[in-house]
Amino acid sequence: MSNKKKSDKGITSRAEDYSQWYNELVVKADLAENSGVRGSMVIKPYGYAIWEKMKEQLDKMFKETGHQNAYFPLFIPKSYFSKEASHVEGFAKECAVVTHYRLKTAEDGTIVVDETAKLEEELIVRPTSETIIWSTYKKWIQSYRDLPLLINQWANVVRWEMRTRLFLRTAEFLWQEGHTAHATSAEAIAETTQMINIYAEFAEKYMAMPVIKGSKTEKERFAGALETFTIEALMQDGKALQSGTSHFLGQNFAKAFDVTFTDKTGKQEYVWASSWGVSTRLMGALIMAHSDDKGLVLPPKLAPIQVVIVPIYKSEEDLEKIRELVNGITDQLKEKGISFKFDDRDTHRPGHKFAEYELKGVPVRLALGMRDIANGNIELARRDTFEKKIFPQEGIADYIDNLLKEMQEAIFNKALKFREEKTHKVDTYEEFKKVLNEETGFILAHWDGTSETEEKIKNETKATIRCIPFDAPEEEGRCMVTGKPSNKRVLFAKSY
RNA sequence: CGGGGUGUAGCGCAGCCCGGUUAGCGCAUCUGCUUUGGGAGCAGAGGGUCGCAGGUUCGAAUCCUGCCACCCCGACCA
Repeated sequence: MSNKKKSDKGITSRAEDYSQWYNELVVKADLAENSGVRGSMVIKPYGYAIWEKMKEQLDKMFKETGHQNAYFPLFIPKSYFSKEASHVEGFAKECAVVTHYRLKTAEDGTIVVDETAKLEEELIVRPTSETIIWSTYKKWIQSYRDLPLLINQWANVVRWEMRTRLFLRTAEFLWQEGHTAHATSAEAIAETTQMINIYAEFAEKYMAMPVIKGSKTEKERFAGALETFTIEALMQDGKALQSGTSHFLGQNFAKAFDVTFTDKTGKQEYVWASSWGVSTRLMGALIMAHSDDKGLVLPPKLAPIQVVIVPIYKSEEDLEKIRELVNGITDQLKEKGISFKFDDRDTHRPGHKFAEYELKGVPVRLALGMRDIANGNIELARRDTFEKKIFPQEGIADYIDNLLKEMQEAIFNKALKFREEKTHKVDTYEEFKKVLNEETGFILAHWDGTSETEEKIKNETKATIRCIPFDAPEEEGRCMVTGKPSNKRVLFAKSY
């Protein structure tokens, strides 16, 4: 009976069913919902507000490192798409294709495709924009003076995935994709490295989510890349989530699209390239990294509302007195650049509002009633720890300002502690399997460096090599499967 | 694409096996009164092409045939 009541008002607990917990949380916290189109979601205002905060910060970081935004078309002619062989192979199986450009009304009154309006050449809805961008860059780049070319675009892309999940994998998703061109290999690699560092900084400082930076193995590399760098985060169910990637493309795309430049010595050379991206999948990462059975837990830096104020009153006169006091407090919050909401709706009672803002992950909640007014106090509750305290109204804005910073750190530290507890070093394959089944999480183990072994491990355990961490210490060891020598440990996990 | 399942009010479901009043229930919505320091109570009201198209029948949400859509589990993926 109590369970039934719980499912009406609250959400399924993580222990009960992690995946259901996630789905219910996304819907009930008003972040997104499924649409009438398979695998495509509607991002609701509250969810979009979080995405906008992420976007705003990332955009700032890109611009600070010399990048500019531009916009390239949604449709890509099929012919462009087939120039870089390994790239096509990677995406061909999941492309939406436009074949006609007109509809008509059939005799029975239904709307049908007008077969006479067939396109000469089919258009591909972009699954990523390398091809259309590189065919444009060919026109933009002639001399070393045109380099480096540092461009980013914010866009939507479509990948016809078999199985989809809100934010984590949708058929259409929002992202940014950076595409840069350089005169030398070293510069392109430096760019690729710089961008993965920016992603890591964003993840850790803004999303409060610790990540491990590293290189992908050949098997897990982006289609058409020579090197893929990644940031990997650990979710609360012990699975890894690839949260951002940066690719060194070598001269593959330059050669495929014939993009050359004249260098200082007058020689014709192909340019060197990088591409990098993060998507609305970061929303999924943010949700799964911190949230609890009561709902969302948002790091203050990304919370659309940082402080909510709930009045507790019996009469209009009471509410007026509260409102006056609240105005004084919100003026101070405004000065400090803290976002807030005064929820004076008369249609819901305080308890309802408390639960609602916990579900939505608002970091700080203030409650103010006649009792507090009489004593010059205010009640403050923090979302991450549920700690509730009574404070004097005097100086509350300063206190909140510090508290938000403290919470940002506390949320990161909690996630970091969790990751450390869930990271295991193992030396034998038996131990590896045991940890995967009983503990889950990240596993650091020796690997012989071959795709065969990697494949075998994946088939037998479903775990993959998430990355070869940049900071992995040199260490003599033997591959846990084949016993061949290895000089560092790589990071394994089951992943999303 | 293989295996399983579901389509009935805005949402979640019952009814179907065994055909028969006016198709129910919970949540939500609307109105009124009382409430307001942890998801309010009572009273009343509105809301349906029963996924679509055929068929069987005096009669179909229920039986039959075909189609469509969606969900879950696998192989692929940010």
